[in-house]
Amino acid sequence: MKLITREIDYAVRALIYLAANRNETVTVPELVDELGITRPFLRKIMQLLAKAGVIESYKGNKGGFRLIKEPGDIYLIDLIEIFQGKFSLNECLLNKGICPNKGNCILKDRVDDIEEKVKKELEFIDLKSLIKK
Amino acid sequence: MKLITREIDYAVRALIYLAANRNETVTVPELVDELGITRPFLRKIMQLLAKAGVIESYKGNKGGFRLIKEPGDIYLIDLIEIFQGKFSLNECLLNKGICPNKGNCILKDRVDDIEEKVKKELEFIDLKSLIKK
DNA sequence: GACAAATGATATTATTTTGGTATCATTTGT
DNA sequence: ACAAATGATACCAAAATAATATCATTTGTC
Repeated sequence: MKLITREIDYAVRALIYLAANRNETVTVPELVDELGITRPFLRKIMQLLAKAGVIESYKGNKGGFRLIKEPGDIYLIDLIEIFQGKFSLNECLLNKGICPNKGNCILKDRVDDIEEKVKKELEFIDLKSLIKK
Repeated sequence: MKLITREIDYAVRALIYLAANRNETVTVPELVDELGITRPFLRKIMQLLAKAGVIESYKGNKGGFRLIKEPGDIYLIDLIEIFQGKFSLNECLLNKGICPNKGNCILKDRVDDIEEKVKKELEFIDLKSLIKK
């Protein structure tokens, strides 16, 4: 059970690199060299980040990517949700019609509590705080 | 990203039923009727719980399962670890030789913090507290 | 002792999620 | 015109989860 998938980890690393090079557009080939992630996978990741409005893309020759938001305004919870959908530690079986506890499951309540706490932590961690000085 | 897999959910429900019938041995067919889980899957789950020493099994005719531990001594963290292995929210890519951050990754540190807190919560939730009054 | 009813052990299959690749179209600076 | 980039999208591979199947062994009861 992983909080950070490989996609998200790669995304964070790419964003940290973008943050360190905010004055220039950064290309995927450059990121590939820098981060050692395979090109097609990284492209998919960058495309998603661009769609989500975290970065901005420039097409054509001399194109590339650039951070839109301030590193202090990009939160880990957002990155997780871009790649995984709405954050949830508790994909309750009730929804899928499997659990017979019609709406009063103590286990679910307990896990919901934990989920809420984890979410608060993830909402607190921004990209800026992940960058080494 | 699920904290509680279907296996674990089923295990909890089976254990709650065993707790409510501590004087008798409970068979898989009985549990199947009661919980609506498929028989072969439930058998696998019960076998694992027995191996882990949470329940005790009686073979042969009139056999079945019985709780060994007190419901107050069975913790959610243990059940998770029986089915998933050592609890970890942070299966770091470093271990797999993928991440280049040799041992000083801020993201890892942050997630480790969260993992520690979640673990503490899971160590606190026992079976007894999951049983409806 | 035979038999039915249970679990033990283990191998196999199916489904879903995650990780990764490939391809073709479009844009744009030189 | 062309090279170098991204956009969109479809596809494939690997791993984790969920579920099934089978045969062996144990044990209470007639």
